[in-house]
Amino acid sequence: MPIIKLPDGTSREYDTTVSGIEIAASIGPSLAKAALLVEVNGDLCDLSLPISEDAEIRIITEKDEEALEVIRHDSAHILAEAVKELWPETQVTIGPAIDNGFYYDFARETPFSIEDLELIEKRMLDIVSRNEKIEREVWSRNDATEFFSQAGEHYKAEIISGLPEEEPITIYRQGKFVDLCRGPHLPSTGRVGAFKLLKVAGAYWRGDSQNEMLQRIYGTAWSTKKELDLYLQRLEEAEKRDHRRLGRQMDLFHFQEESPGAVFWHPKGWRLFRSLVDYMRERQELAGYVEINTPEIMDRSMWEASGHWQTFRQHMFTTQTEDSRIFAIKPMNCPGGVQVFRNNLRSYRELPMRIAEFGKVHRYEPSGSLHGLMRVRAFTQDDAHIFCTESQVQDECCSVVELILSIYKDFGFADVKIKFADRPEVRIGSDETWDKLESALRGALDSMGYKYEVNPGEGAFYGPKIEFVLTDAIGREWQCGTLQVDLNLPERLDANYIGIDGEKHRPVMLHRALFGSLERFTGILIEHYSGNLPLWLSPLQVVVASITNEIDDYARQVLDSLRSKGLKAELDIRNEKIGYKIREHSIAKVPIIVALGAREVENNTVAIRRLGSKN
RNA sequence: GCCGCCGUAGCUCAGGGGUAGAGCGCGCCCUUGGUAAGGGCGAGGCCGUAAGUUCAAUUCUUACCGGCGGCACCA
Repeated sequence: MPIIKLPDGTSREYDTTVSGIEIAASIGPSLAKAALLVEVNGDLCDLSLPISEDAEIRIITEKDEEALEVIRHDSAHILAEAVKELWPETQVTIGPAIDNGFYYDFARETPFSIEDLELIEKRMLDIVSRNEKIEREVWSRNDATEFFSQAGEHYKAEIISGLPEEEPITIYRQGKFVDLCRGPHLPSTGRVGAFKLLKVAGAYWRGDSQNEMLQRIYGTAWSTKKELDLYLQRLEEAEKRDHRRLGRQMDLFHFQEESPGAVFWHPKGWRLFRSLVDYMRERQELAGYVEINTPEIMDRSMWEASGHWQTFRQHMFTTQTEDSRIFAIKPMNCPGGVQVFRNNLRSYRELPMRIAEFGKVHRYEPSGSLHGLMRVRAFTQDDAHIFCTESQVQDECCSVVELILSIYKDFGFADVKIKFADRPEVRIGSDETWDKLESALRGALDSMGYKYEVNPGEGAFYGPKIEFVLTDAIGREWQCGTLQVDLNLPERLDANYIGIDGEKHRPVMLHRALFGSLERFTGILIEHYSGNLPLWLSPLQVVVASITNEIDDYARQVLDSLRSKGLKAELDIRNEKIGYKIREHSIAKVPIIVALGAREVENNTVAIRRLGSKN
């Protein structure tokens, strides 16, 4: 006799075991019609699941957020069913819901083509209109293994063997399609909303590059067609703010195949880049940093001493001279920084010593990972190494965190996630030292009252780290800043200072970068602002555009006066109509256009037009 | 690095076994026009690179290079 409590606080008693759909029906026919799932004591379940004991339930309809994930998951199942109908020899593997949609990974010899996608999508619509019942069954482990092995679904069989003993093996059946799945699912295939298949891609089985590659099909799914269309529209918008496209339109930079992953900065792009450096230089000086510069190329022995040769070799560019000496082009700035520190005998009085370097590093990144400015092989870090005593670690970390957050705010990033990564399994240093460093790092965050996520075991082998992830205007996350505590390098490269006791001591070394890579940060800024950079960052702030050539001299005067005020201004006295000039400079995202005609000359004024305005 | 797709003018792209086309941009001329494209004429291409098939390859095949979308990597 279950007593069912509903969200509005009322309870209903049922004579026998009752299912979600029956409860919904007993409340009202329209609810029964709209019901997709039921939440029982906080767990999302199938509507058909029998409830035999007292429970708090909630009927989930298309309006509830929870429904969307299930709609996406069901879309994945329908995708798999369609593929199995079209190509029965294809093996199914896994197919989860993801942000905005779903995917399903298939094992088959020939990859899917774009044309296949259309075919599959048609078949999926077919399955939806068949409105097949989706039924849950619990099987024994043996039966399930047997069934999937017999069916040639070896991946499914492998998944079952990996499930914990106590976990029930649930099977979902829709039409002739039978899939191993935890669920829950909608009552039938007709209940999914609007979906669209988007792309095919390769993906490794279980996400491991050692494993075979599967064929993944991505799709997006929504409760309604309207939401789907909105999403597709959003994708188009996102494409418009792609920094690679805007980089061309704004004439900021280009790439070419002789140097994959390396930027050719154009004058305006380089001006933007320099603005970032100038800004950072100013902030760092105020924060008590000194700036150095160290060689791009150093002898192999340096990298052997630092440990990079052993652990980072595959990412390093090297060069060999006529006399057969091997040099490496630096992939990191830290060994150079340590050399500057240890070039003098240091006193504890000099600590903390904050040494910054805008160092250009080269890393041989995998070809498939290159992506515009976001992932390059040659980039400039706003790097710094802080040498300090163990007791200074926490204060120094606090200052770095404060500096980072304050700087991000200046660039319009208020939403910053902080992640804390502690000791990994493979590490150096004693547990006592790790305790000290971790508590110093966490203490810094705690003392400042910042919330942070913990990534257990994700720290560097030489010390714990903090990562700063910022969210851009369209909600994407970017890891930029990082703060790492290091005991390894000072040891390996023999950095030390003389303590108050007159003895040599090992300093702690903090590695930190705020923008991370200046190239990447530039890319993020371009996309965040959709190219409409704030005035202070804009590499070209004002264009002085003449309406007729008769006033060219006046335009020159205005230009000179703007430039003398420190504004980045250019002149456009080409023989073109003003509308044409406005259009061209608007596409190039120039924030201010000053239009000059006879009227302005007469009154000794200017007509100002802000980017995007009507007039 | 792995899977798939792509590589034709500065850009965006069409074409297709008989050595190439559009729009924009660029140059010259006309036009001096008041807030997102005024008009005319013209110049621009070893069809990514190399091999193979063929009487003939930009077109078909293969390899390589590069790009794009994912995966893996990075952080």
